Amino acid sequence: MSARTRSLTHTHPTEVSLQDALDAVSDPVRRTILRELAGAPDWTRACGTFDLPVAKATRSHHFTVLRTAGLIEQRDEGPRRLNRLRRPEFDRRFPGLLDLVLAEPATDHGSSA
Amino acid sequence: MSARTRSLTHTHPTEVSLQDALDAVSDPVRRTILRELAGAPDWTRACGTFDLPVAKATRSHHFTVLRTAGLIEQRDEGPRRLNRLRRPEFDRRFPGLLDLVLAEPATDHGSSA
DNA sequence: TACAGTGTTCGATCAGCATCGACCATATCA
DNA sequence: TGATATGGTCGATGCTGATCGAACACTGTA
Repeated sequence: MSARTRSLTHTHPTEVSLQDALDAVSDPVRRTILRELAGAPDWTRACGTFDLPVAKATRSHHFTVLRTAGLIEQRDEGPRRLNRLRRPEFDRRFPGLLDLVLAEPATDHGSSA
Repeated sequence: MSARTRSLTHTHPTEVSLQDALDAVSDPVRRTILRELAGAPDWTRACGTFDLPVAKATRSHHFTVLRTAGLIEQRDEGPRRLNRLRRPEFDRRFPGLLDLVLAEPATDHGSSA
């Protein structure tokens, strides 16, 4: 474990309040992250590989929120930070919530015109 | 139907976006309204009968948000505005979401010093 | 008509959060 | 060591939404 990974503070879904879960999931950018993450195998997506309409600092902020809300797990692999969706744990804590998010049609951050 | 009821703009859950649903449900005061409403028969609770830690104007605002988000239905009965939780319709549109809200332990607006 | 009860509307305030640029830290490689 | 890439941290900003008091509107009743 690297020095950076060591400082990562994770929260298990069982310790997350409904308020925090809803707050985390209420942001459209964060829902986009969750959907992209659900479409790839665990530990295959680094933070920078997501198609998001926000700056780097904002992106970093959103990942912190998701991690604190028990929605994702993060691990450092070299200079990159890999992610994993905590699907089963979160589903046990808040049944149906993640399903609603993942069922939502993806928002288009239009590259055309 | 009274003049006041006539001006009530309702939204059916099928026309509500996930964003609007989550925004509506993210507020603790609104979740308290939903829980109290679930514990009583339809059309038996007027807006003023809810135990909420906010002023009258704020209360009115929250009911409007809930109505617009397809979570409640309202009807005027004399000077009072009665409410009904749109449980089955909303459940069909967002399965599990309302269950999470109603399962949440009630918050205590403490009357005991 | 007058009054009381219920609820809305208006205008203002305040706090929290998303957002950003700039800078810093770490890891990898030449 | 230097260069590059990834990502976090800091401080500031702007916007949205919750909140409130005051005034207004409607209903029912005396």
